[in-house]
Amino acid sequence: MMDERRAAILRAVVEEYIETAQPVGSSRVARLPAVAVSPATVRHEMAVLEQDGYLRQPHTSAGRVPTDKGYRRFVDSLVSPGPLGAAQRHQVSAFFAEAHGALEEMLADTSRLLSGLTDYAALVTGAPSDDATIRSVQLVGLSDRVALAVMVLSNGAVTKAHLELDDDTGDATLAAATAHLSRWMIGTTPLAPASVPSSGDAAVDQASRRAVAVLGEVAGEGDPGQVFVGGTSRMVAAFDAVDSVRKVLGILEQQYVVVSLLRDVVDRGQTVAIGVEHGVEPLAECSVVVAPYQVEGETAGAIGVLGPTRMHYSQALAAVAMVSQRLGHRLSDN
Amino acid sequence: MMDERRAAILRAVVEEYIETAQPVGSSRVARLPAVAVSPATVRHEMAVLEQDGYLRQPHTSAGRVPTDKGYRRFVDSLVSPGPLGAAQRHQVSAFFAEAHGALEEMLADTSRLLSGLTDYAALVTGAPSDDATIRSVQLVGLSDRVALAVMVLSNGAVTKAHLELDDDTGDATLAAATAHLSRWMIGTTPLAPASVPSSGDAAVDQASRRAVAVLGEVAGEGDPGQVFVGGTSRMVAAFDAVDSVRKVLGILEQQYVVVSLLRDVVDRGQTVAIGVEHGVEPLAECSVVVAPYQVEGETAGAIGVLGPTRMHYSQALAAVAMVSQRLGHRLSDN
DNA sequence: CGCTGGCAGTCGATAGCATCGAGTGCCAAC
DNA sequence: GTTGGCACTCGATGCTATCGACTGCCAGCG
Repeated sequence: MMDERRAAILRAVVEEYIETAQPVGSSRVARLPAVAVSPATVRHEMAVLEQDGYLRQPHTSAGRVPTDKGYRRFVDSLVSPGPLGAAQRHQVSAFFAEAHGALEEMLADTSRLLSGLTDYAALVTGAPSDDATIRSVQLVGLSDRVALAVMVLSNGAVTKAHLELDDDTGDATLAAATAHLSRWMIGTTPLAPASVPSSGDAAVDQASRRAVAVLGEVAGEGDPGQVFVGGTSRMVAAFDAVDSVRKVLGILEQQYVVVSLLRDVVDRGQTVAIGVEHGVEPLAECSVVVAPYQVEGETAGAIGVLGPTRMHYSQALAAVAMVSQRLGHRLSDN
Repeated sequence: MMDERRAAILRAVVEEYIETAQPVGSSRVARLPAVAVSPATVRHEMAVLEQDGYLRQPHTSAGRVPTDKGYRRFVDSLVSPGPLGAAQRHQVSAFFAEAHGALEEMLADTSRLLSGLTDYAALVTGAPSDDATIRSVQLVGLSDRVALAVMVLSNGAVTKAHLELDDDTGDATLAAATAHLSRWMIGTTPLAPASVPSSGDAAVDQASRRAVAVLGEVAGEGDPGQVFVGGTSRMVAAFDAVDSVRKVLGILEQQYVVVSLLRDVVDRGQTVAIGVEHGVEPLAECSVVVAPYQVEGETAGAIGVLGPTRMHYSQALAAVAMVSQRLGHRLSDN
């Protein structure tokens, strides 16, 4: 167990370190009104905190620095997300008041907003289209033997895929295939492609089969991985080693990793993942603050910010909470 | 004018500096077989090169470093792009042999390829849809009052835009509007939206007008700016100041800037822009190597790599040339 | 006249050294 | 349990000397 004073000292060290990025000494902590004991006492408590794994000393004769465990305790003890500044609330409101455009654009803009609010990198994932149903399927000829299959889902996502045809296929055949596909696919979900029976026309059947194949390929793999990363340049200012920056950027370039990182954290019901908690080794110096957002009651995706472990957690939590809520609302009444 | 020996010395300094990132001294240059004079003579020549603005000294007792003007001269004197290594040629061939998927995916993958070849950041722009014609227009209902307008262009691009309708609009009305729009818009270009005459049905007209409006908005602004940036993490290794990295990343996040940068360089007929030549101040420490690519004889877009001014120009030129050519071919026979 | 070796001079980088000071752990006293 | 005192550690800072990689200049050589 940890008594109140010790917790206050831990909190003080974390807050101070987040602010200054310098190891925090006992006198600095003792000076705070929230503590009000002598430096010697603080030292004693800090020694205990260190033994318990909440703090560590970069070297003898230096102050203390929080460990990941220390940050964890600090974050868990944050009661309220700490209100966002008025200016930032206003920024969010203004953004959603005039946000427009299609889903993707909206999410990309949201990542910029969130990054601007927090000064860290922002991550926004789109809804996986798993449970959406197909609203429209259409084949459009591009050239003699190439057509484009376009599929519209109920959540507004549009999937397209090229398909090649063996024979010259006229617009009439494509129109017939479109009608044929529409009859069988509309209302089904893209992951379990409906078996489309024969139409009686060989050319139509060929086009249909290929369309189902390529669309299934794209929908099955491409869509769950959509993610918008914004504001990476803001985040690099928080690091001082170029090598750390390289590692982090390398991860952010792998969309798949980012998506599963966000999903894992959300699935575990967490809102903050500190250091190695998320299991992505190159991000050991980073923390992630995430929140899912809900569109019409259903969890549609997640947003998050990625920053150094010494990030402004309460600000980040507040920003993420507010943006996720507003984003969900905005997308719901579309 | 610059005699042969002086040029050889300049080349030697540039090559050595690109390799080592260390100021190059006279003895190092004199040792090279291509020069074969004493260090004293080299010193004399280097002093002249410095006065002419091709080299500079970081401090008195250090070697010489190329200036932007020096790099420029060096690049201009590169006769052939210098053949790509066999392994890399193979990598390119393998990539295009099994590349598949829609245009966007292809371009995104290409940026990864190019970045992997050069170890710098890669930029790939898509074709502006200016001269493409509309192949299909369709309205799909998403909910009572929201529909999605989907437009397919002859180059395979798909544009979508949400539109809100005042009244509950049934599928029948949307189908009518789709047919109406198709009649008037197919074959026209998205930038000069056809004036769609009245259909005689108020609901259809409303949907049609709104669809034209939102599609025009998106097509007019969104598309010319499409760019795929890959491998930013590879490039940061070439810088040692975090602040430089931040500036460069900040630019790469602004797609619009990147697109116009590439287009400007291509329009000027250049293939290399060194330092401030491209006019984007935060990229003063960077050079860009670009090449347009052509699809069916028409310039469709550009690819490029962005690295430090001391980049491996001949490698980069070779990689960019090869990839742009192969990409053009690959997209042509689609 | 151009090239070269020699030479003095510059100046950053490195290392040794003393000092400073922030911060610690421990202990005796309150 | 808290506190002031104290010895101690050790990084940071600053100074000095040395080293060495350069340069520019000049006189001499082919």
